[in-house]
Amino acid sequence: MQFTLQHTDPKSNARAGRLTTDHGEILTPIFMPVGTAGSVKAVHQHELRDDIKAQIILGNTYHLYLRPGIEMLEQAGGLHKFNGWERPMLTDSGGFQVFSLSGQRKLKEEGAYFRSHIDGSKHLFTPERVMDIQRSIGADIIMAFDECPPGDSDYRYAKNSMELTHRWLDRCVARFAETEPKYGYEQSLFPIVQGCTYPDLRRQSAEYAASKACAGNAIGGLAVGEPAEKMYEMIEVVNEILPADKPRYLMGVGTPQNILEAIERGVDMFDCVMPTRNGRNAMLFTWQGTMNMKNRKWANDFSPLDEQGTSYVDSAYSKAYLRHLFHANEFLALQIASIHNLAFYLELVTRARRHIIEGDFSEWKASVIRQLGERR
RNA sequence: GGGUAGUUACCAGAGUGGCCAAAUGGGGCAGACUGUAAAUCUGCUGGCUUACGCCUUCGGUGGUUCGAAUCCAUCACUACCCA
Repeated sequence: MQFTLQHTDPKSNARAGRLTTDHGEILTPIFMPVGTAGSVKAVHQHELRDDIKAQIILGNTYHLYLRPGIEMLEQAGGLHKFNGWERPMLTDSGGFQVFSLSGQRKLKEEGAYFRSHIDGSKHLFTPERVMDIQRSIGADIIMAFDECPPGDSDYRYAKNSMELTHRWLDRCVARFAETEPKYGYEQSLFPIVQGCTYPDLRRQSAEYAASKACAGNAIGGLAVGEPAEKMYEMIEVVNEILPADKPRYLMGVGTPQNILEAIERGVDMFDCVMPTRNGRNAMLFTWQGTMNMKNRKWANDFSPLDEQGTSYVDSAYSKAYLRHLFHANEFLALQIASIHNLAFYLELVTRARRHIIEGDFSEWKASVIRQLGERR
């Protein structure tokens, strides 16, 4: 994998770059739609590619390991072959599931013991195992196995957790180095910076991650309950240390506002379930803010879904129609909303990139944030 | 014409003397959602009130009772069965 910085904003830390993988190029900053179980929920690969213009999508180690299982994915020839997405993919390590499914897991030095949310069966994820699984899934970018502590963790917990994540990182890097890709194309490992909302821990973790000299670095453990300002502060602290010539991936973030603030602070890659999940729950993101498409006020509004939208669905369907589909519990509602939101997110980062290159990113960002604040 | 069952809030439907402004669904109204256990979850849904509380409701009318959605009488209507 190769990363080329093309432009750096003179007035901020925003950057525009190009990431080259064996499955194609990714222009940064980029938003990566989340396809947890091998599918971006309610969206066809065809729509992802041609309408939404997704350049890379995510999969999840935890979910794919439980179902369909590693053996099946190997038989298929890897996830790319299995789901028909020929562009780059990234898999999360399952570290976040260890956090979000915390009711049924136990952390030990060797790894995380957990119970399947599907059938309650017991499993163990070790850093080595997670590397092996991600070799079998075959994503272009794979993530280190980390612990993602809650946003309100105290210092002691945060420190211990970070140190565990670092020891696990050593093991991930070692296992990654001694194994080979299974399907003939390159895979890259990204370490994950932790440290909650404590600047000294974040610095320490960023230095540790950077010392591994991986192809890119990720910032984890943010947008997990802490105030947005804390998150921005942590991004600043971390990005001072993470190497500028490598991509920086802010995991699980976020709102359009979050993404613009993070781009301004030097982040290159994002993923978030928000456009798809909130879309399925009738929330549409637009340049004017969000709309709840179930609300009565759209009942007789036959204007296009989003006059400023770039997706096919934005002009093909009206607000009243989408409201009707949500009320009638029609599958098409989920599809239209997901496509619209993902197209909006991709357009957001595409424009951000353009403005970075043109040199007026900060002014543009400020005006967009102003508009987003006003609810439609 | 005879018989039987029934009539409860927007709909369906529980409740059959006080704990009932009335269960539960659905519908409706609004909100939440950030590396997806999420087409999920939460709140509200007679009126007035921030709340306490007060007022008006269970087909109509009249009655019994300290007290009625619940018991009695009668009228109206609905469904099914028999002619």
